Amino acid sequence: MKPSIPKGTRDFLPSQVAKRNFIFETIKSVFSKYGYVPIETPSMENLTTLTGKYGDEGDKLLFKVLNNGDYLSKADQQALEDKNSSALTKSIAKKGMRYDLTVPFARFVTMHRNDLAFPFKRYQIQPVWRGDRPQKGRYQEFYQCDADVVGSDSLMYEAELVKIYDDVFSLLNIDVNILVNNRKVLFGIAEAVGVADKFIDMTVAIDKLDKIGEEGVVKELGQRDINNDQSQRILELLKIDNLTALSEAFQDCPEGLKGIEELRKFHSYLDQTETYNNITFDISLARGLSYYTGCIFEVKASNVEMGSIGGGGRYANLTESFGLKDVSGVGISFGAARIFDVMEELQLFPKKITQSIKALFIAFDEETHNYAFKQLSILRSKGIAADLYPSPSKLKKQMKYANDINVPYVILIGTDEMSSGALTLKEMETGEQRTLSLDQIAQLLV
RNA sequence: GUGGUUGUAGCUCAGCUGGUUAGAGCGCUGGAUUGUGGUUCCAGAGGUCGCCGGUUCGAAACCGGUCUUCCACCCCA
Repeated sequence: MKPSIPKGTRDFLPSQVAKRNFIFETIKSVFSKYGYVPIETPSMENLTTLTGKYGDEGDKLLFKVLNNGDYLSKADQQALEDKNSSALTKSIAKKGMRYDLTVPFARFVTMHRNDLAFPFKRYQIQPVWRGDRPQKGRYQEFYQCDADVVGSDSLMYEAELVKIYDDVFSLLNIDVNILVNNRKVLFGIAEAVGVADKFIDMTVAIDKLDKIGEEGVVKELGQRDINNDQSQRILELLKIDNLTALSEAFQDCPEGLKGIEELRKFHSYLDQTETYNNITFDISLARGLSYYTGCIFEVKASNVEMGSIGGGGRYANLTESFGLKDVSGVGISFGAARIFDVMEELQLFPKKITQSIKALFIAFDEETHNYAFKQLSILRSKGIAADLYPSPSKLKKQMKYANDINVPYVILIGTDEMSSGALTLKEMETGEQRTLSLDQIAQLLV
């Protein structure tokens, strides 16, 4: 049979894993610096944990895990007969693959609340699964790197998380624009024009402003039962790009004013420090996931066409559905696969990260091969990553291998080198050769 | 989930309105070069033309189905 992998999934070659780890290590180092600690949760969660958290669209994209055993005999016979898939699903699948890291984290916090010190700051780097139709930069299995803090509603954390974005992307050399908005501001708009009951519909439409333009948004709003007059007023409010003017428009919208107040406070923290990247207030930023309640973030790469490479926000009530009230959380997520694609496109990966060893020994015959193995062991015992070509093959073949694995140095050992102890060290990039003792080589490579 | 698109050597792709033994570049293997890779030259290996079925004397090409890729929508990292 012909081997294949499921749609939207990928294998990773050694060089790709090396690059991905470079991204992960960079992100981890920043998370740690800010005091976040790592946790892990299972790939599968109970469907009761996951359903209803991501909106109707999200529920459709959840991967369900078929029950083990004789699941058909326990299935909902009526649903089976009616060919009602969604009703049947409940009776034959009680587990699902995690869709993001935030909801499982809320479940985790609720279950382990007595073991955690609040505010609790955690990071988590694990794959998630979505039954979405694949496209470029969009997979059914992909890694997310999340940092969240729960147990405090201080806007200091919003500022801190934006600083983390700023640090990570400047370390990775990606120029980004960090967009910020507040859900309460959006609610204020809905309130101000009298469509508070259609809040979600409104956010979905205005989120597309930069994509489909004003006309498109009006059309979209119309399809969602928001009349032309209301739509025009929404567009006018969206043109306001400073908080002072916005607060005047929100005279009678306490929720909207609160959103403005939060943004001000957030900025007052951020203003105490310098940032490398642009941080922009974007009133049309909405974000799809319905659990956000306060500040929301999205990160876009400046120099390349790609969907967002990070997103996050404040969720005041996420643990409530698990029975834990008044625990506010805020978090951010990095889309590792897309960051990978952006860095590949802009050629931002350092060449060094695909180097696995510092030096490769090359021997000319059986006797020197044995001797080289001894020298190799000595070098390794000094903590230097090194290897020996497994047989004294033709030099050309061994050198080609050295070239293929991108090793910076080769150490040539023939009869002369073995008898004198003076080894030939060749630097691959320049081709320059030197005669040195193993000790000298070790010192050079440390 | 809706509409479209793609699939030919390890990779990137040619292959005309259906007609002999399906090609190129790169890569790979060997040689030119018995102590030197990344350059050059020569030779060679490698293909159930995504898969299943249909039309036809004859299918890589036409038709249907299916899987996959990418694109738009939906949504999102």
